[in-house]
Amino acid sequence: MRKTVVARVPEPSAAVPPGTEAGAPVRASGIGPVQDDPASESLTERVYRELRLRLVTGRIAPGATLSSRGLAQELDVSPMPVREAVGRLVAESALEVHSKRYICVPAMTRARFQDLLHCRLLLEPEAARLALPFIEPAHLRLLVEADERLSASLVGGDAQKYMQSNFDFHFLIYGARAQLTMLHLIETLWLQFGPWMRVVYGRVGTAHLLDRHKQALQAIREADAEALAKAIHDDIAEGMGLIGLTGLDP
Amino acid sequence: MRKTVVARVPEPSAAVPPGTEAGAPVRASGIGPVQDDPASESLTERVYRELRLRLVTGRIAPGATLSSRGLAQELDVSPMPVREAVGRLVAESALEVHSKRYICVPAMTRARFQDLLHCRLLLEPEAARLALPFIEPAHLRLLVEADERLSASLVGGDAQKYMQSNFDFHFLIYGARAQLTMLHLIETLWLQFGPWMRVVYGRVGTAHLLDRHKQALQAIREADAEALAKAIHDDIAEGMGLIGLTGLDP
DNA sequence: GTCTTTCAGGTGTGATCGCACCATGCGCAA
DNA sequence: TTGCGCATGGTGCGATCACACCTGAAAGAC
Repeated sequence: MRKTVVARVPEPSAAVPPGTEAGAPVRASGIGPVQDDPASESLTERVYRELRLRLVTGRIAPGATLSSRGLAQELDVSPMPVREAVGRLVAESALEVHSKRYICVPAMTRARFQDLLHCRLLLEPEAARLALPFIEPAHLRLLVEADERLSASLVGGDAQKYMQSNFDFHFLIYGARAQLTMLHLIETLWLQFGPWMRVVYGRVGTAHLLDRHKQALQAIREADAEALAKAIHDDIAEGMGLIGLTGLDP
Repeated sequence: MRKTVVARVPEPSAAVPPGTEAGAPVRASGIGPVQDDPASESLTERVYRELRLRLVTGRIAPGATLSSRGLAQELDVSPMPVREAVGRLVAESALEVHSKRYICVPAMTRARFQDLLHCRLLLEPEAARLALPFIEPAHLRLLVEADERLSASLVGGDAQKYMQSNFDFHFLIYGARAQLTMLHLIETLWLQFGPWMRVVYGRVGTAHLLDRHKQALQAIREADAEALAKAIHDDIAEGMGLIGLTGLDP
């Protein structure tokens, strides 16, 4: 998911207003949207962020088919915000609408996968390299915590928590330096391979990824940009390699 | 005002029963790229592409404010497809909605500009390098034509044609190899700096960009990947430098 | 004349309705 | 029992209406 649009609205992350959320399901009775809480983001935005989260954490399986009305009911909004949110994700190649019939995750071809991998290897090590000087002790602490959550999720068998922790780990690094454009590009990539990343979890070799994270942490402590870039590079290459092993479509 | 279903089903005049129709387009089983018949793209798609074109060719000025209803009237569609298209562009950071009041091009800060430039320099030379082996004589011919159109537009004083030709030139190179993901990322970047690129036109130094294009063409003829990457790199750096010279917001 | 107030118009957002399309399945006929 | 045809339900897309909000300028008060 998107990391707090720093330069825009100072509005708090809105990550956890479940209380108000439950109280204000505008799901009105015929009459207007009411929308009395001006601080709240738009419904479209909320749905958009929720779907992004689900994609990045692999909660939307590649084969599954979605529908705007179905999602609307599930998220307790009208189909309208869902339609808009889905449209945005379609523009980002994160979803696809097939012949105006159903919504699903785009197929993964070998060529597309290589393309995706190439882009990641181009952007992410560089993003990490650039961000390194901006990683402060507080940041490092968060990184270690994310890494611990990741280890725990491997032991505990919580796939979704694993995905979330992995996402947190990477974007805590990249996001240390406020380079929104590059961050956004990388997020777009994660949106696309996220659903497929799920198969990595629990696979032989997943443990290796932990080593890469350890190497990254060590590189950060030593302020060694090259070592950090290499650790990220290897983490990506190995992780994506685990996906690539499973037979792709074509 | 507009009269309804224009773009929809022109007519089934050919009287082709659905059964025989299935003969031509092999309805791919299950999921696949498929690329539904381009004949009847949705209105949203049409508006989306039109707005993208306008952004990339600098036809939407940084300062200008847009409105859904205004665009709808201008493009002769209802506000609905415009709203969706704008939403997609907002997701790509190509447009912005200010406090639910008006739509405009996002402000360009120095940091954002540097970020954008950095991403371009990371992706585009590499995209060109990768595409080089796939550039065939027919492609090269198109490239030369685009370059000639670009020169002509400088003489003729047609800013929009200049922008379009420049876009064509770059994406003819990158697109020689079908790497859709990387292409999409680069397009996202162009969408963001496009409106600001306009100020480059006619500026002192614009002629230098022509030299870079000539160098690129020569590199392609000689199949020199490094030289091509360097030409693209320099072209970007100089072109963006021309933008950077003009006082940015902060 | 200047300042305050109000109101009208316009905006993005959300809800609801209608349409063309397609897949599935029930019912009728062979 | 087996096969075909039509009806029904569900889909995405587009249009239209309703609402909260904000801005601009005109109208009023001093």
